[in-house]
Amino acid sequence: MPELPEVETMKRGLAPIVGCRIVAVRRPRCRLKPIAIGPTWRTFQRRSVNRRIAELDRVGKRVVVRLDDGGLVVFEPRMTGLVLIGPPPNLEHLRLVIELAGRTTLRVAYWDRRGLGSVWHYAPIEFALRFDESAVGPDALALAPGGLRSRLESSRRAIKVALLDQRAVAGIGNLYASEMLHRAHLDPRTRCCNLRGFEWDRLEAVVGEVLTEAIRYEGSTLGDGTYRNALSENGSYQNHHRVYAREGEPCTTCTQGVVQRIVQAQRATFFCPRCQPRRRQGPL
DNA sequence: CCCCAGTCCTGCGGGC
DNA sequence: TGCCCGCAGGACTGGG
Repeated sequence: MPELPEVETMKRGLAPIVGCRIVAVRRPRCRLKPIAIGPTWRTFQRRSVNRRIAELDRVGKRVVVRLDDGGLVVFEPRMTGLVLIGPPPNLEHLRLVIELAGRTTLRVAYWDRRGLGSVWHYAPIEFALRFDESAVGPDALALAPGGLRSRLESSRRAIKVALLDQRAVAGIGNLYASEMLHRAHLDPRTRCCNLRGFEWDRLEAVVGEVLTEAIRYEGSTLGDGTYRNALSENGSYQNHHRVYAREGEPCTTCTQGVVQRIVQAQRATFFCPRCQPRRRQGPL
């Protein structure tokens, strides 16, 4: 499930494609339902071919490829998408191939087992409208002090649910939300409006810590083995998870608590009741 | 505006 | 052995 650290790792691994020219784009034959490529396949083709890759970027959980004419190709991997210059896990789920010419011959492959992801070309104005600040909040790696608090403190939602809102802060997904709240010693069910100032400070500090550490380990490759970097190599941050997918295991931090699994907004949340005690509600 | 439930998609694992 | 069903959770939509 690519979140910010996984998408950032993908993007960094794609660095060799900068400066290359796109000579062809093709969709391999696939018996599966085709993924969304837009605005239409023909438009995508027409706008991409013969363009040179100028720069790589990331918007939240999306990889952005800036072309030399200002156009932007956006890869949105959702649950199981991979942007690769290495070999894909199989050919069955290979959805798009971008052939390149440059110093060396390269190709970018978009592979997606479940096919929830998409690849889209935007003209500059389309991109600006689609990803303006009302749609995508500040990047979770570049949060200003107080940035999280100012955007969420009036909300009545549980903090775990709010952290997944990409309009509030971009890049955090289900896995890292649980890990962050564990490190910040906050019960995931606490309403945002009940968090105190020092708790916001603690949370904002661990957001950067967890993401930076996860990037250092090249992201998390879970049991299903889906996530891989651009060269098709596994990440290793899963070996450093403290609560995610560890239901029933003793907490690695306090060794006394047992990791619990609950469901919030139809998504699994993991936490240690001892490290993240439920606080008395109400005004002080 | 705020927030929740439903939707998409495929592969896997549990139950019978 | 084979089938069915639930689950995984990105982003989006519709509705209360």
